Amino acid sequence: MIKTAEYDFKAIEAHWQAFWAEHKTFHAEIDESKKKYWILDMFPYPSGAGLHVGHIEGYTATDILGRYKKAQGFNVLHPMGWDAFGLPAEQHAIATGLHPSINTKKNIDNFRQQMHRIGLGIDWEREINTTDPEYFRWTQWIFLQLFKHGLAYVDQKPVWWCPQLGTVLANEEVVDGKSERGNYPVERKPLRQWVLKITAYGDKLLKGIDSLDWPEATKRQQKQWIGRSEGGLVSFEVKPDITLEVFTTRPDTIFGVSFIAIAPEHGLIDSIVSVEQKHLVEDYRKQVAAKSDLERTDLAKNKTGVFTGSYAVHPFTGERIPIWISDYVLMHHGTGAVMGVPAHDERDFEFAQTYHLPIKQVITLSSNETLPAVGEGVLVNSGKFSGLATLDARKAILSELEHLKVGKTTVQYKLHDWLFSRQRYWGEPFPIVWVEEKDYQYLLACDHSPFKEFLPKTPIAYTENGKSLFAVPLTSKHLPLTLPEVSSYKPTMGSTTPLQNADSSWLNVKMNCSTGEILPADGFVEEGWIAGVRETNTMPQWAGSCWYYLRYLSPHFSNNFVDDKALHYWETPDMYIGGAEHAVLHLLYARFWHQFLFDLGLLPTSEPFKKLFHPGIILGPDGNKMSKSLGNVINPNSVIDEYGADALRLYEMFLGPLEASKPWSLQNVEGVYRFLKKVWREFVDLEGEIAKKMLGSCDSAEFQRLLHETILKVTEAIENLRFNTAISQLMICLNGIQKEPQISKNSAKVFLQLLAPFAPHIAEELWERLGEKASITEAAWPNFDASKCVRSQLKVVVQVNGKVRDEIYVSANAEPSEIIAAAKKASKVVAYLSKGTLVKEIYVPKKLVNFVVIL
RNA sequence: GCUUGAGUGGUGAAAUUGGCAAACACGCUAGACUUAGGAUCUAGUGCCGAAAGGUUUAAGGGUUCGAGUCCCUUCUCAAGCACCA
Repeated sequence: MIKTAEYDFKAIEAHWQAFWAEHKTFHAEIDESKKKYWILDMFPYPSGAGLHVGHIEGYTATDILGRYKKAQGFNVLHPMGWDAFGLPAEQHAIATGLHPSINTKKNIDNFRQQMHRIGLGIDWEREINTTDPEYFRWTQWIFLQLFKHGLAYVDQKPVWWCPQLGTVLANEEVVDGKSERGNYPVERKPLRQWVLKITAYGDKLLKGIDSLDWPEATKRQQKQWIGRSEGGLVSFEVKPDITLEVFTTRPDTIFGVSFIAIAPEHGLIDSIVSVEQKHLVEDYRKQVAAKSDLERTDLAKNKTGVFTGSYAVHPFTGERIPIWISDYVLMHHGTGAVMGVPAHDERDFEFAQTYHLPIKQVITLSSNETLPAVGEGVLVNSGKFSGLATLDARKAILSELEHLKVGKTTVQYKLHDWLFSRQRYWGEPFPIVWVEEKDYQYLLACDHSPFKEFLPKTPIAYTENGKSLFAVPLTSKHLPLTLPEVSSYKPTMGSTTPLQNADSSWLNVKMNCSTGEILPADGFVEEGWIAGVRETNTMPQWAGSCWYYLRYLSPHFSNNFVDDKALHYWETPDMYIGGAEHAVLHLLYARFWHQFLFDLGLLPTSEPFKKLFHPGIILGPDGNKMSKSLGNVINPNSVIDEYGADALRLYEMFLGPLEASKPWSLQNVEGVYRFLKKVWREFVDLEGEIAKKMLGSCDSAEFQRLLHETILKVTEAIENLRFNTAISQLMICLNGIQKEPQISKNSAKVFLQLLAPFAPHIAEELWERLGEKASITEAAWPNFDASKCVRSQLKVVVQVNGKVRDEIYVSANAEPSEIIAAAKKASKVVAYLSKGTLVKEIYVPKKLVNFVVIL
């Protein structure tokens, strides 16, 4: 207790924050006697800027929910951790030469301290950190499981390379073909990359979405991202030994094909282009290659293309169909070739118009429709398929094509495999060593080698300078594979990853196939040992966040990534709150890993996040997104200093609906601060003692009704995450308290309990001053008693022709006929009734009477 | 361009299944208490009108006894997707 008559929020808040920490108030253990409630926040990246107002919005929301559920008797788990790998720490390291872990630790300490200062009820015993080797050993372990099961492979993929900066950049760091930092040109450079086969889970990821209690927009976004489309592959013969395969979702339009278009990168171009067209084709391909992705995908531009000089044969009509090259066809979708049906596809239509290609209508048009007609209809000019409805025709034509062995029903996904490696220092090292083929063969021949623990059925290999290298996975005993010290965190011009700057004793190793021992290579490899080079890419930041929620369940468990006992009790989060910007990144990746671990039998559920909620973005006071360049970033620390943490929490929750994006406006902090001061004044007298007013033995009936209405409304509002309306109801209740000469101590307690999730510090303080020994967090949530809310007198509104004209007060148990009779006598209504003819009476129980009168 | 949301006072916003629009706050106006007020309290505050009253949820239309809420058209804003064959 703080001995003061003033609302000294600084002293009060510091006191109760220390109390909660000391008593481990929010520490959760498995307790089979209680129902569990696991609340998950998207854990933050601990940036140097510290906690921003958006973090506080989400974390306050989960804190309110957690404190409320605890009062409801749930065993609440509300953990927190740090998604601490990432680029800013690395850039800081490059600039200062200090190891990124130093700055990371500093930032984490700051974040933790700030969370402490806003009074979050977090179980700090379970804090995790993705950069902690004891954490990322399991990230590496899960990667090895993926590797073992054939879901991790290597591929040559183009990445953004900036010669001036000497580094590879992420897509987000490239703006209009220039580096975001320094504005230097960047180029596409193919590099060997690790890729996770997320497409193998395309169907499962898609199907699982329907079972999720997520915002519809987010579900839609994931579905769209996965982009499943059913259709068929159709082979067109070009030459006796060459066929061109196209993918189409509209096989029913096949009689309308008037050209075939293939992507400029298509592999068959060289073998089909005619001698006369060769020059034009080459020029076109060069032109396209020089275009940026932005220019190529600009929808506003006209379609361009060039004829190859070759023709394909229509599988049904035998017609010769010209083959064109055009950059509106994308190599990475389907087969990189499409059948052009101008009459029934907008893009093909545009292309055909530009190059004067025939437009053959093969589907009837609905009235007032013009070409291109992309809707459904009935087939015409389609040989024996004419007369079929398009939906039926799709099946019929595909099965005929299959019968002719020139087609196949198939499913395409927009989803691509996940590029999983980064040319960075500050990430999880891959637990992989590359060896030559003969050494790999040697390992395979070695019985019971520990290195076979994660060895895949099909070897993962790539070829460099004519030499094939094979991936050998480390064993679980070698984990964690920690980051080596490097002389520089910056990649040199010659190499592409900072880890290539590591000492040779880390980079070059020899492995004992039978014992599993790994030592620095010394140039001399004895019998039983094989030599190799470590993988020098690191994993992307998403890796650690793919499974972090599971680690909270048993953060110090060393035998497995999660303790089955804890998993059995806590299962998956009951509520996940975090930003919508992760709709298709983190939320998709994490589902992939979770489903994979589920398929291995390691998890009891197939989906990680049953219920998801996105808080809206808090904008700057000018209505723009907060950003350094606009200078509209709000520092929450100054608000805490001036008004206190309770005021900041209330303010952010009172700002508007949680899911809405809303501008910050400091003026309104005054409103909630006044509310808190008013609470204080009602409870504490001028001498600093508890106000006599709050210690009565009974309440007025009117106040009892208000109090129970408040219990109901606050409870429902919290359940529905509508904290702004909960707070307004608390304000109404306080205004009611203010008008009462005295209220019962019990009611005073109830009010504090309802306030406690929102403004926990002041609630604890006043609770203690009321004479309570235990923390308010131990008190059971107040019960709503509907009988306290019944009124003996009801107000009924009287309308004439839908307009309110009067109101009457009637006994709560009056009959409808009595009420209607009373309504007819209402002074303002009489005039209308006498002027016209009453044709209808409507009575809405306990609410209103409406008379329909013809005047 | 497509998809999905959303548009309510000077401001942030409330409003069960269609049933008193603007709760709760901010701001503003007047008053009280004060040496003082950026403290506190009281009253008022959508718009027009002196009042009676009329009128009001982006605009227009419709359904209904009754529409912020349902349907149609248009406009504006936001988010996502963006040649995915």
